[in-house]
Amino acid sequence: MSKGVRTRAAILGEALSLTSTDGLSGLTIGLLAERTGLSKSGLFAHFGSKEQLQVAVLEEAQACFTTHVIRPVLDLPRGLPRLEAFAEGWWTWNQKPPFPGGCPIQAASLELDDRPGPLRDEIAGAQRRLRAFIRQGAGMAVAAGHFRADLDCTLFAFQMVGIAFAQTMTCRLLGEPEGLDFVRRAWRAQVADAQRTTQTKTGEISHDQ
Amino acid sequence: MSKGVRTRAAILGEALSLTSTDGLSGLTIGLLAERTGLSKSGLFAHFGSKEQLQVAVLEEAQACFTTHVIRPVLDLPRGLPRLEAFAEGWWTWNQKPPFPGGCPIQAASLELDDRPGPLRDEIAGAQRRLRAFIRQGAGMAVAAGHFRADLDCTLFAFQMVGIAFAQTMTCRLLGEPEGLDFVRRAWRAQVADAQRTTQTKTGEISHDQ
DNA sequence: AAATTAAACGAACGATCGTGCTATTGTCAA
DNA sequence: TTGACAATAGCACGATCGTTCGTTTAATTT
Repeated sequence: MSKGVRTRAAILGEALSLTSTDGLSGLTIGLLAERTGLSKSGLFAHFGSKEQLQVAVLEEAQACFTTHVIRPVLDLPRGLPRLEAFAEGWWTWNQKPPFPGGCPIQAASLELDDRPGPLRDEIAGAQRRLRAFIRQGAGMAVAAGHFRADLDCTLFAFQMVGIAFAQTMTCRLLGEPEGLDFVRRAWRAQVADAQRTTQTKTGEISHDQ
Repeated sequence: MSKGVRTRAAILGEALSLTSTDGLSGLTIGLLAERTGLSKSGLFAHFGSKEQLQVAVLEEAQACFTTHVIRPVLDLPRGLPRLEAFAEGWWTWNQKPPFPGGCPIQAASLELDDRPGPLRDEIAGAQRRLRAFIRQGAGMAVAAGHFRADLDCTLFAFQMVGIAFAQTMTCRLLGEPEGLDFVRRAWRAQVADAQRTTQTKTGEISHDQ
């Protein structure tokens, strides 16, 4: 590995930490240069513009999430086991991410949702891929008979994303220690609902959706 | 109403718009002065510091939420009717708030969750009050017999907050037109779960939690 | 209408922002 | 070991940041 690639990786690691606490807009070249021990211009040359640096940070965050949360569960059997393991991994990631602050992508999702451009596209792509992963995971659980056949997997992903956001607010902003407990119970309720066969008041089983 | 109060209100209105699109860190005194037609120093004198301006913006946002979403439902009968109306009002608020961007408090909740100080305290207080309102609303629904007696109202509020965040991500960041549909279905599922009496596999009714 | 207080302005401050340049240093292959 | 090239530093730029101060204009009270 050449020198340039190595320092670039070191910069991105520090940038990820900074972004996690101060957000993408708090990520400043001068501060980042100071923390990495580089000169402003020396650091700048690695990325060409601030926006490209920010995009690189978002890509790095995604890669980090993949290795920490996604990859480990791919070895597990499809369906509910994999989905449960992913859920637990995700809650752990939100609870105690590998950087000092919260998940940068989650924060950036609300920070940049009204400012079109490459940054928002990058974040939107990340969130779309994540939701697709959940949706497919739920689909496998349906195929395996773990979930009811008429489950709306897109809605399932929507609800799971909601739990993750609520977790960050409860645990990180409010600092409530029992937050993780709520997360697990909300998740259990969602899984139970996905398993329960749809019933009408008269008791017969229905499969419309 | 004296002149100072009037212009201060005008400033806060414009500041709210600016914050909704660019976030609390994007709210800058120079830009705000330009948009309101005031001089930087003239505007600055109204608040004394940038942080106090930011706090004022957050207070204004809360007041706006109260008049638009909270107050209207207080006339409705307690329990499920009021809760349903609040839900619909909240989804509408998130979908099309009275400013160009998204809800500033929601965005700030993830923007400042790692930076202690008066700003974070203000946001945390707002979120705590909101959750207490939901919790009490659910409690009234339990008291009225609309929800099952063993419902955990704190968990109920947690889940509802999650739906709101997922809405913002889906509708605002991803721009999916069917987002509001998911919101309503997720909410319906949550209400149904709160109404459903807890059952064991053997069919008898249980009330443990 | 005059006196008094409140509100807004204009100019400047040091600091930091992102971004160009031109050197100088360091790294690797021939 | 030297030559080529990548990597970093140094310096400066215009712009903007939050903030202070003295002055001037406007509003309110007497």
